[in-house]
Amino acid sequence: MSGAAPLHQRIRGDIETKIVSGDWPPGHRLPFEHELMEQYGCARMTVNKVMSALAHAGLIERRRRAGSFVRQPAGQSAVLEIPDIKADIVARGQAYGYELLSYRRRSASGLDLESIAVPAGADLLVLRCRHRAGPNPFALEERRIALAAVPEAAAVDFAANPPGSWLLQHVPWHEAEHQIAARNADSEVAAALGIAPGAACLVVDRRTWRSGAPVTSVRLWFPGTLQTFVARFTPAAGGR
Amino acid sequence: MSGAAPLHQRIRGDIETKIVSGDWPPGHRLPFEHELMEQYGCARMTVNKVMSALAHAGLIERRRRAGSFVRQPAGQSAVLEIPDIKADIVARGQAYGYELLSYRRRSASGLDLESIAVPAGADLLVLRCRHRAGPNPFALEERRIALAAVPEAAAVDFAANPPGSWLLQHVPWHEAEHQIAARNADSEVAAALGIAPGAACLVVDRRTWRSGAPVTSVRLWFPGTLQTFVARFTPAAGGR
DNA sequence: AAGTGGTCTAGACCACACC
DNA sequence: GTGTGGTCTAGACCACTTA
Repeated sequence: MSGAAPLHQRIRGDIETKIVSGDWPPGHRLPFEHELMEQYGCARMTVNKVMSALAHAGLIERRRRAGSFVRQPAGQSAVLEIPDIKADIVARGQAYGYELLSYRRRSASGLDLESIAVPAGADLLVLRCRHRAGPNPFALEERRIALAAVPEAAAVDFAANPPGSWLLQHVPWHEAEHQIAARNADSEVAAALGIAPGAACLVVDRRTWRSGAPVTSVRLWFPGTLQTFVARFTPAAGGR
Repeated sequence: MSGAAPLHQRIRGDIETKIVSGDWPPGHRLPFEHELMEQYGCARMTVNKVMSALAHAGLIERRRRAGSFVRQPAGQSAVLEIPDIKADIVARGQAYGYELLSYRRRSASGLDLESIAVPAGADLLVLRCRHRAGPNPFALEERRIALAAVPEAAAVDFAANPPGSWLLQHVPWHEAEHQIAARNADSEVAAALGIAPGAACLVVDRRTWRSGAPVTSVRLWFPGTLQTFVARFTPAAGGR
């Protein structure tokens, strides 16, 4: 079954096995490119591709003149999937429900700055909405949209369309920053989510930019018992 | 400043800009490799390297015979750094403190199965420890170690060494699964962390394998107000 | 059948780090 | 200097997919 695989894949597999098994412990110097070249009887670009990929994945570190070394697996990092709420609920086999709780258009005040970095006075859409899984509240969404970045949003009927889905389709690619924390539900959040005041909630804050300009920010409150984030990962040492 | 950059980096930057700016919206067909080759006056391997990297990053999708296309940015994903607790505290400029609260060696019972997938009766080390930042409790750690996978652990003095650090150094590379949730502190956790019972805590569960065999599992309780996880990310569409 | 991307070669020059 | 990795070339053959 490994006979049909591309050569670079086979080489990569061999090396990864050596590293993961501990056969080549952290700090161990890997063979030089020209050695692997001979060993596998291939061109240098082929081994270089493999080694570059391993370095990019954070498994090894490459130093000119010195060679390539197995990295210390310092610090855990995990790739979290933060699913689209609707898709997530549907994937659980439940009916997705959505309600717009409040809708305001107003100028940004100083209080908005910590959630969305727009200039004071900028035109904002401020929404609160609730997502339901079947009959049960699933998440409370506090959303701000910078109309300077997405003027079309002013005309959208967010009573019918969840802002997250709409934005995803109309602001194609962007940068984002996520922050995950735990907070006790205050009475307002508790009422909206149908949970006891003080219940632990998972709070996801997401801020989104497009070419440096803030587009939207959102705080999502999930009842702590309902939502968890799972991440399966390959160990990446601090890597870049 | 861009004149000195490697050519493939310049090409990649150009294409990413077009995509992120929305100039090439999702679904847009990118130029073929031979077109980019002409456009930049370079060899095909150079453009191929760029396009492969973009595909690997999830920004585009490549189909033989059809071409390369900008992907739909479906679903948020974020790379969370889950720092080593000691390194994290030190990085905040505080003194790191550590205490072993309890230590037991016993056989695995059915109750252990949900946290660490070892056979019933397997030899386990079960620890509880507390991490401090300066004088203040920072995290409570509930740790299980499968001695079948790491027999040396039985002889280690975990009153002096945090098990996380020791394991990191002695079980170099591994797979792990993380789960992040919010829970209310019960009275026991609250006492250990010096917080009010019921306070929201961020709970990180991590299970670790080495070549398929369970090595360790850990549950970390952080006071919700103290610890948050931040992730800055480049948009990755559901992809690989 | 044709055209795309996937892979690979056998060279080359260069930057950089260490000696 | 010397040897490593970083980058690039100008070809080539193949697999797959779609028309």
